[in-house]
Amino acid sequence: MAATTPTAELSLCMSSRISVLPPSDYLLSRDVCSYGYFLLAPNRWDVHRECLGRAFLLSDGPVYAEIEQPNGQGGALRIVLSRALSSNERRDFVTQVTRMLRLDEDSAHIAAFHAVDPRWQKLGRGRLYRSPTLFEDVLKTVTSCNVQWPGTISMNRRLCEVLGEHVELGWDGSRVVLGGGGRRSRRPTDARVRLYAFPSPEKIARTRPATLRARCRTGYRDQRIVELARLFATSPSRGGVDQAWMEDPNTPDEDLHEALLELPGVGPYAAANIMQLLGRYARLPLDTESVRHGRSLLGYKGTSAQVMKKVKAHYAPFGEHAFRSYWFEMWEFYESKHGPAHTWDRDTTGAMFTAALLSK
DNA sequence: GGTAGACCTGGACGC
DNA sequence: GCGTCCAGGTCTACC
Repeated sequence: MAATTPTAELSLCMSSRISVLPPSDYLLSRDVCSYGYFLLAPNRWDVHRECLGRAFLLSDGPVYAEIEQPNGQGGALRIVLSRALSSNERRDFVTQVTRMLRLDEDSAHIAAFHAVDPRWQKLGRGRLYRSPTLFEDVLKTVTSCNVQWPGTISMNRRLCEVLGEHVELGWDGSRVVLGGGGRRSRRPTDARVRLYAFPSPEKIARTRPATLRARCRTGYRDQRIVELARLFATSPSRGGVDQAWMEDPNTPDEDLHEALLELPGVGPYAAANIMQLLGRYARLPLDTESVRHGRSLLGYKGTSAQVMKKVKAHYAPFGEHAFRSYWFEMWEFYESKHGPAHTWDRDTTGAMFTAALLSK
């Protein structure tokens, strides 16, 4: 299990700039572009600058942030914000960034994975990108069920645009213009761009399912998404989701798995995926991609159910690290098809992941 | 406990 | 341009 105490050191350079020192083995382009959620709204990976931009929801409203690792080979992360933060907001922001980038997963934990599966040591693979909040991770997982990847992209974009709060900033034609000590445009224009945050549980809880269906194209998931949001917007003492308990490394895997299966829209696949997003890597979220991988790369034959069983058995020897061994094999396959993940553009390469294309 | 069918959307395909 | 088919995981009813 990963430690939950953030190890990133924080220092403030200016009101709208933050410098974060990640673990020594952290590489932004590799560790952000390690899981498909980096391609989903509100995330914006800039392939040219190798920079992650997105809006975060904080107590005084949304803030847009761009995260870079200036020398590209490790070292401190430089974060430029669209506005100054209060001290409370700053704490919340660093907590969200730490979760999103898994900065609390220290080098020793990555080394333990490499000891079990040395194939990934040379590349340093170990961390998997996730969302700033558990709620966003759960919704991203639910919107990835029973739909192909372009549908997941569309649902997340619409959820942000229809229900997310936004920041309006300058746009110089190719990138966001951040003021207040940030980078300035060389071609000042009046162009503006709206950058949306992922909607809060409270906002979705107040939304009619019909609105989700009609405007966010969530289909039959509408009611389940609203119910999920209500559970996340309600305190544990009143029957809501106990997020602290779910994030606690001391919570037994079995108890957590059972609790996740109780959530609307969460079945065996989604529960296992949320488990890995919570840093529990023993279970595999088995889906049609697992079957494709089992057949095409591992050479298994039989029905889908039979292949899934074989895939599960194949990775069982990796024990509590099974998911990462499985996932990095899949990721390597995707990169063999489309090039390094840090070169995938959200709207072009990143939208191409469909079972039909991958099986070719 | 296992299985079948409904649930929606969007892309692919044929006409 | 239109209609049809198909892929995708969860949920419910049924055996």
